[in-house]
Amino acid sequence: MSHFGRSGPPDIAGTHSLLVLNISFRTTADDLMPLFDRYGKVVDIFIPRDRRKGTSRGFAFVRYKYEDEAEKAIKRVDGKSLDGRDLVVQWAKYGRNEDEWGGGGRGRDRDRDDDRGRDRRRERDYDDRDRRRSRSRTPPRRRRARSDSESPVRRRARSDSRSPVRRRSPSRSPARKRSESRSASPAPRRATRSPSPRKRSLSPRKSPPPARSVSPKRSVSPKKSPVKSDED
DNA sequence: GTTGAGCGTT
Repeated sequence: MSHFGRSGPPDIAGTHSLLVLNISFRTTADDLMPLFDRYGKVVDIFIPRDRRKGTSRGFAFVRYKYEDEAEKAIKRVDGKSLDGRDLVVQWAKYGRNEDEWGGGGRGRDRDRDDDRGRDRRRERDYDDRDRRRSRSRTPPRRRRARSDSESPVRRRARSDSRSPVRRRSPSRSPARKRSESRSASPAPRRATRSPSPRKRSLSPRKSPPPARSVSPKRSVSPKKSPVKSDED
């Protein structure tokens, strides 16, 4: 039967796994069972799903008891239309149990030369499979390292020429000692215990664009003195 | 609620 992540593989002794690709996202093992079961004895069908949401990834693993049957299913089911998509059946490459693959499941007709490096795929994190789409293909996608050429990097070489007020560094303010003094940390002596180790809601930087300057162009107003010429 | 080349679970 099919186990939906409830328990591990029932029996994988001398079983052959087939990879079914191009299946609908809603296709379940139950839908593939009758399809593969009619061509041979299916030991189990497993469909990897996302642990975050639980959605199917779009491919399933069909484990057959005999290789000849599995091979037959490959030629039979492979190319069949299901849910509007053509199923692609092929021999599974990286079995979760490579030990079993050492002597069984080697009846590849077309993929006989698959010794590129399955041993390297041993360690994989869930984070990596998330890039299946991100890293799917990047043919015309190249790094934008050429931007610097057109990048309008305005280097102010005249720091002493013009007034230093023109500094465009809002990130860091020169005169902020007052804040530092007041913002003196209470006591970083948290040796054994942390007051809020799991509290991450507070933003470390709560400094939105504070309206400190009224005129980013010039700090000094040209006309500071009130009108006094009219009055005399 | 999306997606579409690929490779799997207690």
